[in-house]
This record gives sequence, structure tokens and C-alpha cells, in this order.
Amino acid sequence: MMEEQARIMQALSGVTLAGHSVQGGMGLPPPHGHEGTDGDGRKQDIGDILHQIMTITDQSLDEAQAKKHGLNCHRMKPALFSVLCEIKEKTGLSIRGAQEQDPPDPQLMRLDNMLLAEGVSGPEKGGGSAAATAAAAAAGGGADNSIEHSDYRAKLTQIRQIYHTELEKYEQACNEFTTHVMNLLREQSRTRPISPKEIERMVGIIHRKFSSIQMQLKQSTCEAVMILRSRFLDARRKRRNFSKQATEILNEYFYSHLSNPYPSEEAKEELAKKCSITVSQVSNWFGNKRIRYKKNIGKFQEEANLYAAKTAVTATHAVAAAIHNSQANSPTTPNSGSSASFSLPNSGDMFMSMQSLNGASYQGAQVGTNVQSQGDTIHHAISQTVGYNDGLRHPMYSPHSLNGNGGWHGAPTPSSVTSPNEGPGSVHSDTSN
DNA sequence: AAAGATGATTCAAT
DNA sequence: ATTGAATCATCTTT
Repeated sequence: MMEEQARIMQALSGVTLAGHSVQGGMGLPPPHGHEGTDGDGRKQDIGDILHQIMTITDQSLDEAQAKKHGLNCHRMKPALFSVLCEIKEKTGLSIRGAQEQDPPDPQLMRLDNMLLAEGVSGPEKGGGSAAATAAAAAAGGGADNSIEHSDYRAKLTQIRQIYHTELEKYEQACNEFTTHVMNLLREQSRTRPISPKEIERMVGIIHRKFSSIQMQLKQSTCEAVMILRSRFLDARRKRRNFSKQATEILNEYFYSHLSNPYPSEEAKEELAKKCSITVSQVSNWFGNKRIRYKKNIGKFQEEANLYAAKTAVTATHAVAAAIHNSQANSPTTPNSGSSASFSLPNSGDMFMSMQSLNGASYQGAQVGTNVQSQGDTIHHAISQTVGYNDGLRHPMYSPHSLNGNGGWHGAPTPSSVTSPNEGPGSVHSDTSN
């Protein structure tokens, strides 16, 4: 692309450098064969001209120069010139009015904006890194990536350099070309009337042409940046497993809320903070976890037992305290005390953990009234607990754990009392670790 | 290198 | 807007 342009420039400048001579040559042909012959056989004209140019000799050049000088000094010249001016005045106006709009190309603006946003066309250093970090933040990751960034930034800098040098070349070429054309026109203006407006218009045309070329450059630069981004910043390509700790936390939450593993927005935020990942990553994780768990519960039993036991250890205290609490002031006062607000309500899951710990022994001594209704969940827990107690689980997982029809969403625990109150009061006290 | 695990994305349904 | 399901692309394990 640029090469062509350069070549064209080369050629043109060659012509213009020899400008005087060529003009002389142009004037050389049949005295009446001037530049207005564009009506019919243009190709033939070009062929003729080429032929004439090829056959120019020094001698003929001198002759032509002499002739030209003669014409310029002709006594009738001023008069003829003014006539030409008049004619032009009458015919030229219509042309001029037609091409007088310069709408800012929306496409170009879009490209410009994007390049600016991407830090390609902006200021040298700050723009690039700012855009890079912004993009990184958007892509998710957040904290870990800095080494990959340097690579990305290096490539981006490379692109920016190429872009700038090319742009500069374009600018320079445009300027050179413009000055050449203007020189040409000025030279010609001695023999034919050329108004400044016309020159201006010509310059405008040239600039438009060049800016369209620039747009191509910008376009391809944009593409390059996009490709680079997708290569380096697409999180899918640079997948990093979460830290052991993070999966630990997530799993704890998941298995301790197995009856309804849909963390609220707040819970997600808290989990995200604890795991130093983003909220959407938490959502992803739970989405994947749910579907994969449901898809093959057997495979997750061990894990489930593990985390059930783990949370049970901590939950036991809580539940025990709660039990104590509720037994202490069973009559009327619920549990609005300032002490641990283990709002028993959400203990549907806690209870499950208890089950895991104590086996079915707890069945009779229900705390409040609420737990009974969690039939399905309890079954689930029990089935898992059995496997856990056996040490090595035989494939005795109960596929009905998810409510037979499949689960969480389709039939959300037919229970009436306990679980629904996950709503306002449940601050999701995930003090599970 | 093949197989499995895992985080992310896409698409349709709600 | 959120979710389930399928799928992709990568990482990890075997």
C-alpha cells in the first residue's frame, strides 16, 4: 500500500522536477493539440503523449522552450488571457458549487476513537499502559497478570511505532505531492487562468485522497490491535486456575449450600473478595460447578463429603450454640439477642452439615420445627454421609438427590418453612473458615 | 501425547 | 439479567 504510494510519488516528482521541460514538450505537439482534448479517444491521447515524450530530444526541448517564450511574449497574449478568464468565470462556477461539502466521515471517527482508546494514537507512554491495564481489568484477572502484560505492551508499542511512522510517511508524501501540484498549477497559471479557489479545491481533493489512504492504515492497525488483544488478553487463552485457597472457599460455600447453591449478589461479592477473583468469575464458577455436579454427582461425592465434614466442624459450634440458645429461651423470645445471631432459619444447610457429622442420630431431636421439611436435602446429606462413613464409597450414591426431576430450579425444595428465608436477614455469614 | 480438569464464552430460554 | 447447557481453549495429570 505504502509502497505504491511512494512509487507514485517518485514518478510524479520525477515529472515535476522535469516540469519545465515536460511542459515545453507538451506545448511541442501540433500547436493546437492542447490539454482540452479529453472528449473522445483518451487512450489514444495518452498513447500519443507517451510517444511524444519518448521522442523528445534536447533539441526539440530547446525549440519548445523558445516557442513557449514566444507565445508568452506575444502581444495578443494579455487579451486572450482575459478572454479565457471570462469564459472560465462563466463556466467554472457551476463546477465549484457542487463539491463544497466536507462531512466528517463517521467511520473514520470511529477508527480514530478506537485507536485513541487503545492507546495507539494517543500520547506516547501513558496512553498505552493505561489502555492495557484497563483492558486487563475488563478481561477479568485483576491481580495476577503483569508478565503477560509486558509482552502485550511490547507488541502494542510495536504496532504503534509502525502506525506512527507510516502515518508520518503519508503526511510527508501528501505534503510533497501537494506542493508539487501547487507548483505545477502556479506554473500553468501563467498560461491559463487558475483561480486560488481552484488550487484550494485541488489541495482538498488531494488531502481527501490521502486521508482515505490513511483510513486504510488505521483500519489495518485496528485489526492488528484487535488480533493482538484477542491473542493476549482473551482470558480464555491465558487461563489460570484459581488458587487452592480460592477453590477451597468456593467449594465450601457450594457444598454447605448444596440445597440451594445460588449465592446472592452480596454473597458473590464476598466470595469474590475472599478469593481475590471477580464477581463474574464467582458466577462462572458456580455455573460450572452446578452443571458439572448435577451431571455426575457420583464423581463429586468424595469432594462433597470432604467439604461437608469440613464445614461441619465449624458449623457444629454454631448449631450447637443455636440449639443452646433456642433451648434456653424457647418460650417466646426468638433470637434477637446481641449474641451470635445465628439466625437459625438459614440453618437448613447447617443442619445438613450436622447430619454429616452425627449421622442420622439427630433425627429425633429437632431443634425448632423447621428442619423437618427438608426431606430431600436430608436424604441427600444422608446418602452422602453414609458414603463418607463407609470410608470408601461404593457406588451407592443416590441419584434422586436432586429432587428426582433434576433439581434446584425446577422444584426448589418443596419445603414450606425454612429455606425460603434466605432473603433479607441472611447476611450470609460465611464465616466458614 | 492422551485424557481429564477447569475457567470462560456463547446461545437460548426464562 | 440470570441460568443451564454446550462448547472452547487451556492447564494439569497420567
